[in-house]
Amino acid sequence: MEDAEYDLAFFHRAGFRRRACTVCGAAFWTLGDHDRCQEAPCRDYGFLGRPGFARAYETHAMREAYLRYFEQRGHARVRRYPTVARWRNDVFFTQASIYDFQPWVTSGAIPPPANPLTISQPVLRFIDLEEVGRSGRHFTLFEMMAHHAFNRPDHEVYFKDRTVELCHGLLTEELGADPTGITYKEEVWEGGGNLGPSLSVGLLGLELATLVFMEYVRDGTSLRPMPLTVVDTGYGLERFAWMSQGTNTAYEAVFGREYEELRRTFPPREAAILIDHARAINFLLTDGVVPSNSKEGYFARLLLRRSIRILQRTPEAPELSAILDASAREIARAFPEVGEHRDDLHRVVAAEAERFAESIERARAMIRRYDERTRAGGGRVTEDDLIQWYDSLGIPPDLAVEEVRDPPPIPDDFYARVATRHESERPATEYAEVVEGLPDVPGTVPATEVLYYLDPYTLAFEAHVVWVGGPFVALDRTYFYPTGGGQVTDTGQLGDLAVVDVARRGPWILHRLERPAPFAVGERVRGRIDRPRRVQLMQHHTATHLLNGALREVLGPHVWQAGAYKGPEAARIDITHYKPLSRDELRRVERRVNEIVREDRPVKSYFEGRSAAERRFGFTLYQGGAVPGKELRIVEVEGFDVEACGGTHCTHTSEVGAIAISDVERIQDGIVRLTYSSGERALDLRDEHEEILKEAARRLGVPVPQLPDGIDRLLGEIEESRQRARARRKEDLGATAARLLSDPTVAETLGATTLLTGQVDLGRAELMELSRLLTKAPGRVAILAGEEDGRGVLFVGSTSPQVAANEVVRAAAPAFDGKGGGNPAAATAVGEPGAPLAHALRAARESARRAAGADGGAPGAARP
RNA sequence: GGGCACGUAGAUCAGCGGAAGAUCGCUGCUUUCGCAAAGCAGAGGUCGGGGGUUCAAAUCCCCCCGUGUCCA
Repeated sequence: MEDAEYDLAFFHRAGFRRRACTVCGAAFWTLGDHDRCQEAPCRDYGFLGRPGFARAYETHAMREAYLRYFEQRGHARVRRYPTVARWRNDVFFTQASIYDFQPWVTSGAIPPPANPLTISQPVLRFIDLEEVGRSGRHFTLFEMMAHHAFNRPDHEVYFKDRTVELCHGLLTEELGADPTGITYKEEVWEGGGNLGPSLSVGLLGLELATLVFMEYVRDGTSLRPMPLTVVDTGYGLERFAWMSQGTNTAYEAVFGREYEELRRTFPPREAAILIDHARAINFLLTDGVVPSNSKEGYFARLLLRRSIRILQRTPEAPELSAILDASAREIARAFPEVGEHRDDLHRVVAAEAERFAESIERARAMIRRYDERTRAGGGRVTEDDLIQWYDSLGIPPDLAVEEVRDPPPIPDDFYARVATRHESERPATEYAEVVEGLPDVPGTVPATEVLYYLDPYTLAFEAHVVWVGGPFVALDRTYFYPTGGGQVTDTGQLGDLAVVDVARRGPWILHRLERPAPFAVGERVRGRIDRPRRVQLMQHHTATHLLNGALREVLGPHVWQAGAYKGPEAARIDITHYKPLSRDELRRVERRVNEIVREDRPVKSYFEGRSAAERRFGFTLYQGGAVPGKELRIVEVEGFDVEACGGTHCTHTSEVGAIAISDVERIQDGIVRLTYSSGERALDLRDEHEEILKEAARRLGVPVPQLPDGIDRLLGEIEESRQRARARRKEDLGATAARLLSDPTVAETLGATTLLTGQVDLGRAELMELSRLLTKAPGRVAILAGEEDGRGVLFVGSTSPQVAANEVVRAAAPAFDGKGGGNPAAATAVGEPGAPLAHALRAARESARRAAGADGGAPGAARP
């Protein structure tokens, strides 16, 4: 970044001077005579006990003061976005206020909700987890207050100069900070391929804000100006409150009473962790995160389990739910949606606590057994075992050692060593939104007027061609619905050609035809949309909203849509939920949703200003993810469900026909997927199922109602015949054994050992069983020959201490080119096809004889 | 999304290349007026599924499926 980037007229106007920090070396601007920037670690905190602002603000008052300041200066106040960034696939959480507007607003695709705007956005930073409670200033969730401006070439709102002026005004005029105490340190900000200059605002050792000016696109080694420049500021609400109060730590300033309350039972660090985590958990769960083992759910689990652990090792600790409630009550003063669904939140938390307890109990039992075994084997539990257990069983080391008689010390760098186990993992693949083979459209082409929003029933229309690129056609207006929001594309015809795909590309909707379009720009064409397909898609889409509503009703408001697909054949909705659906819950959902269908409620689709809509309906609007833009398209099922959605919908619930849920599965921890059909497809599905039932009943020869009993009977019969077959096999083997024993050439006694030699028509597994029958008594050796897959099999079983079966087999195997082995009690060899099995049998017998006789077999027992 | 661990009798688990085991539960017998209990006997296993390596796989390798857990 060149120095000129920071050389602002405001600085000169107000009398700032540019200096270099003698500690970190960075350049900064100040009205004072500092030789170093006013941020830690370049200087110590100077506000502890001596607040840097004119008066003390508690959190809510500080937020309000900030937002009001910017409102009074032409900014529109925008409500917070969810803390879970469902609209992005590159991150889980909203980590800065600008995340709310990426990528669509910052790329220029969609206008911001207001311009300029001000917001206080709760954001999550798990990177600081270990610092919480330790540093005195870190939080897992904090509020980033911001003012943003989005400048287009044709519409400049404000940029660097005004931004710094506003910031300086806030600190000095509004909050009464000493103007000479503030430093603006020059930095370079870079992220997501963009970069620009930034100023870090320091006061009395605390970095209060960062003012970022997104200005360039990195293009290889050179920089290109962005078409849209962005003022991206971030003011830490917690730090402002802290600065105003000058308390020892930020936690006291931010959490006030709740923190004090916890301090009565807990040491400072644990109290801070508990209240910090409670706040984050409240936001996460309110925004639809269900604790699970992956993705965003894992972080909710992490916070919950950390909190539970602290409570568990503290006698007389309060209930987690009480801490969460206290936190929620406080948050709700500014964000009323948090704490609205207390009971449901408690159920989610209770389910997680139970799972954690089960996990720990399982792990404890496993460790106890392992410890006993290890000690019995002369070994002992090692540090690596502790790490392994934490990683794979989730049991913290301090709990693990409780089960070990002679435990190793817990390494100081325990968690670092866990981390190194994960170092070699491949990073998660970040995939960009695929704009699959869509052509670039020149910016001069007029935007497409989207008509399906207004009227989903018009399926034939006329429009003018505004652009043609190969098979792609853009029209001035269209009723074709492009793939989006989980709803698949419409198909149909444009002129005489089939439309095979429709996609949104910036402000245009592109129709892809079966072959290159023969149209000229300006030509008038007729569009016709495939009616049955569209109708089915509409039914499925509306059905999805109804189902979502019914699921929230039946299961609780923790249910959020975590993904959806509406195709012509079937539709799916993935919901956040902490346990499998019971059969009863499923039945209630299906009943309820069909009840809504029958009630024929109006489904209204309309545009409404974002703020007004949020005020009226709350955050659950964003089931499909947050949608930027000044106006939201609202799809409202009267008195039942309201969502921001761009899809095509029926106008009355009865048009959905019926909804048949065909499958429910847990697709991952914390996510349940329902597959269903509506309208014609639901009827088809019912028919298909009925046909299957009838056919099954016909094959079984029973009426449909008796199918379950019939199947039970059948299964019983199968089991019975299996048992019979097994018994017969046993009998057969018994008979064979008896036959062998009655054959005088088979048995041969050498002292305490009796050799039983015989050839039978049995395979390997049967030879083994036969051998068992023959060698029940001690001192027996069975030497059996059989055949399997055209190869000779030799099996030797021995209960004689003199005769080792594996030795016998080893001696005999070469006689039929066999390979094999075993142990002294049992051994097998298989020969080459056609090799002389009889030789092997003889060789085995000779070997066994020598072994049995060698140990002073009774004289005269051996025969030639 | 990735790493690791796990999947064996109804339950909890052992076995980790050579003849599928333990404990509890279950059934029967003995003992008892009966119960509890004890003793004896017995039933109960496609060792998650599919491929492969091997003379031989619950055991080793690969691919699925399921579960748990850690990490992003």
